[in-house]
Amino acid sequence: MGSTSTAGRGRPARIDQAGIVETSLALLDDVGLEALTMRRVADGLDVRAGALYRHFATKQDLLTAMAERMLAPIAKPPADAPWTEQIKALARMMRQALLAHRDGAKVFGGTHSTGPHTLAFAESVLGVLRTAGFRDEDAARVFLTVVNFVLGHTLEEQAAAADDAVETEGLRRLRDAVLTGGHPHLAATMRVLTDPDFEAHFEFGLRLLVEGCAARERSSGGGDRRVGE
Amino acid sequence: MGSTSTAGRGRPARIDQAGIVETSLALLDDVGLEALTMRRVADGLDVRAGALYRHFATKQDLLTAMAERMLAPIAKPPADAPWTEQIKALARMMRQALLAHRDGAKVFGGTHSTGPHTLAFAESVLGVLRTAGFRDEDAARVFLTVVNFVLGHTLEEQAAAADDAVETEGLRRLRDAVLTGGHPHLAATMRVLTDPDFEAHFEFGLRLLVEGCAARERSSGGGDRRVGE
DNA sequence: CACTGTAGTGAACGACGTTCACGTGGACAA
DNA sequence: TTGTCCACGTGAACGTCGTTCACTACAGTG
Repeated sequence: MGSTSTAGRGRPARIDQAGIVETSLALLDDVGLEALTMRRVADGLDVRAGALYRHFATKQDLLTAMAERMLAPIAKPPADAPWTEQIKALARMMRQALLAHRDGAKVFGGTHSTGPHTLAFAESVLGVLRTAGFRDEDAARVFLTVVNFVLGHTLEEQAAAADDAVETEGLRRLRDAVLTGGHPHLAATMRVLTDPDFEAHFEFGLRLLVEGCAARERSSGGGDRRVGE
Repeated sequence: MGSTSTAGRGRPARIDQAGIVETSLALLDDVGLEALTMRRVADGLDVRAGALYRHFATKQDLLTAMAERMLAPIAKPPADAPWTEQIKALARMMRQALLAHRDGAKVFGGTHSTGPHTLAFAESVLGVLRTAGFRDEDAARVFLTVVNFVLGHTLEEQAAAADDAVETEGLRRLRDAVLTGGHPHLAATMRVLTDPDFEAHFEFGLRLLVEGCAARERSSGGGDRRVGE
């Protein structure tokens, strides 16, 4: 699988895993996930497609490496801020990391990365929560919930961005259905639902989650719970 | 595109959209999304692949119809329950609808359905929130957050189910990384993170979200806010 | 200089989504 | 009953995909 060149024995490699991942991410931004093909990646490296399989056993493995690489820019949260702000900061950085590449959320969601950046991110989130006084069980579940929310949100955000002109058709069908049929609640909220200010949506959901945590922290305090702020 | 047979003119159709969707969903349960091919769907209908394109312009359209069909079993929430329980009930029904078919979340997440079942579900959620006294803007955003959470959660739940034996590899890498490296918080929470009781994770996240809503409702009450319970 | 052994090539395999000229056969008009 | 119409389904093809493999190229070692 990996070309763990223990020595300089044999023909030297013209490409390596890191370079392939970098080229793939650049190509992803250009053409999108659907058009990200092994042959095109190889073209970007002046190599034939078969050569890639010396470094990644499968396209899925390459995508996993790309997902892992995408989380690299995520930093540690500001240690002097209250835990609620640290969690928010981590969630925002994850969203930005996925947003930084076209179809980034789809790539990340389609893989199960266990690379160092992914682990470091999980470690950060769990550290903030456990330091704030959450029980191990609650910390783990808050972490899962936050990740699921960020992924789900960014998935939809990038899907909306990919539609663009095609979106007109889907939106008209929606407007028609709303105007003609008996969907009063949909009609009343349509303006917000189709609002392209995804950052506002994200911040709202994030506040919801964190305030839910805070409420939980307040109410079920008893055992080894301690308020972190 | 759609076979809007205005009259019985011409050769009668052996297959229709509804039948194709039903066969596709049954096949999806058998072979999974990756192996759900137009030729296989056609086989299940005793027809050649090209015939499907008389009823769906593209495979993507078929997947959208499948996603829409999956939401059909979602009922109205119990009207006599408090709004928090109604929201939870709707979220649980959406999860169950996606869980009812193999890769259901992936199918739903890969489409932008605007069919009647999808609209009815949105109308239900928004109705509960607006009746509970939420402003239109907040109702819309809570709706989006809940849907994103349910989708993200079920995506991961079904991905974990699809791994099965392959999961051993990914899990060992994770255990190794945790045991050898300096990831104390990951190590402490690993048992919960890898717990296959996804219903517990789901209920936890759901409670977080709804309690976050309740907190929001309580704190910023002033304008046209009214407690629904 | 010959040997070793990995990296990359080129061609192929089977399967995919999609298209299209062409048969086919019920439903309508006569 | 007969004839015409026309939507439906067929069969074959196109281009592309991920992946495999026998083979060649070639830098370092002895």
